[in-house]
Amino acid sequence: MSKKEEDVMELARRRGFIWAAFEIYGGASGFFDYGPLGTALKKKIETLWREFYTLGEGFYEIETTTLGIRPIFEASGHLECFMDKMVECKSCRGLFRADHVGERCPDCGGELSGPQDFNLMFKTRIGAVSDDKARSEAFLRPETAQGMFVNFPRLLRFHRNKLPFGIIQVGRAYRNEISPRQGIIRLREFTLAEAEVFVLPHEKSKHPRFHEVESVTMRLKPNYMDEELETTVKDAVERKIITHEYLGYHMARVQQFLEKIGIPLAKLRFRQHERDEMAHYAEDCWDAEFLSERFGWVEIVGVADRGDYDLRAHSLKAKADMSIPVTASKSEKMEEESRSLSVFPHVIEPSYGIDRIIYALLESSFHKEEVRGEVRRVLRLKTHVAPVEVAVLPLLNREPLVNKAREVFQMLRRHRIFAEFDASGSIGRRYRRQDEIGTPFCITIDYETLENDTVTIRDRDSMKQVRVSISELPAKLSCVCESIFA
RNA sequence: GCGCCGAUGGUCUAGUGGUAUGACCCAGGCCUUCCAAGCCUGUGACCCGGGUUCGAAUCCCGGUCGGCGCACCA
Repeated sequence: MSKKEEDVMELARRRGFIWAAFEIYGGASGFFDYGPLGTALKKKIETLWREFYTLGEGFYEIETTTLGIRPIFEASGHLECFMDKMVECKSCRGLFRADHVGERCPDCGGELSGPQDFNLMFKTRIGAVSDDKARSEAFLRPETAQGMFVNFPRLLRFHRNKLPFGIIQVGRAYRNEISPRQGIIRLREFTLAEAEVFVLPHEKSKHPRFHEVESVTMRLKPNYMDEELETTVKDAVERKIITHEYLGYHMARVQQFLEKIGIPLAKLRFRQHERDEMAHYAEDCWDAEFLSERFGWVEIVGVADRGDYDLRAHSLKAKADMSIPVTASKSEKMEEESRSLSVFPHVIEPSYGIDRIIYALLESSFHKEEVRGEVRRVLRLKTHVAPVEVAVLPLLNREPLVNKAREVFQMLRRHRIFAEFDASGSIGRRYRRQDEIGTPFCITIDYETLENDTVTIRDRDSMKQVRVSISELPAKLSCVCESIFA
């Protein structure tokens, strides 16, 4: 294991970001809890994400059940896809899909075991049922998306039958991974933040705000090339590397969001799925991948063109037609007798793995450096995601400094700035404590404060200090709670 | 899921068939006019279950968790 990954996960555990779940009972693989600082970090990321899509894109957020009834997943393909029988080779332990192999192991020719179910969805039952009626079967959702698809008729009416529109959802999803590893990279319970953009198929080629992102430069790895290329979204769409403006637009927005919360662009690329790698519902898919020092390239966001797969499937299964009548417009030369056609909207889906993004932020913001012969660990988190926004510190643990510091501390919290107060030990020790959890600013109350009501603000990254008057503090510190969607 | 290896305070560790070492952290106190200084005091651990044994944290078996390899990851 690389030293840095050990260090960053040790820090995350010790300082209350991420803890193994059920630890006192020995834990369970693939489950993690967020501690006080991890929860604060996660909430900030989620809030910024919501703002990015609601204020930024005009999408509404909904909240649907985490448990889904059987027909949903029959229609979505998740049941069929994961009810596949798997067989195992008795000699080399290879695992294969039963429908892909014959009698013998394709690797070593060994004998294969009988078929077993390997369903990645957690199954449960609704109500007090004594039999195995399929009607009562329910599954924890493997993605939040289905809740947005099955509500499509309501959502369409809510939007007064106008397309396109986007819907977002943030919530837990569940996959019963066979063998989760790599800490919070592969979890059995995790948080997804997903946007489903419903758009008529013939409108995908033009996005009304494409010009806003057209000059965004991205690092792309198309599935038909062995090399990566770096180019603008506009160029990529024109050259058909990215198939249409809608996909390109949302890929660019994904990159902008990740950059704004602190993912270094140098460690980010978009990789197009191979044809045989694509999910069963996807027509096309580009993963935003983060280059982890520990795990290599890790998918943190998937941007998929799901086509009309889901709405078509639910329409058939539920016998609820979700196609849209499209009347022939003057601009589109349609044959006279073609009265009105009916089409299913297509879905463009940016799907963010919040836990992986948190890992990426921790790993990439973690720095270990030497200051005066001592090790300084510092999380260079962006100010607007730092769990503790400001620390208020009396220079010495002595009156009247402590009292004055408490006043400043209370004043900042009244201004909605989340501050921590710390008077223990030496001032240097307290600065280091805050560095380690990424607190961007430390306010120090010293003897000069008592004379003229000024304090020093210490910058985490440069360790430099400036003196400002107490009355200016809220304005000077407002960057810790500013929005980023604009 | 399979194979190999591992598991000692919050963290990192020493160690032995007779209940455990040190450091750091943390808490309280003293000191301290800006970057983990110093001094005093204190809290705190042998992953879980079974077996062998007078006695198991140590040996054996099983489990859990973790690392690595294989497989899996819609």
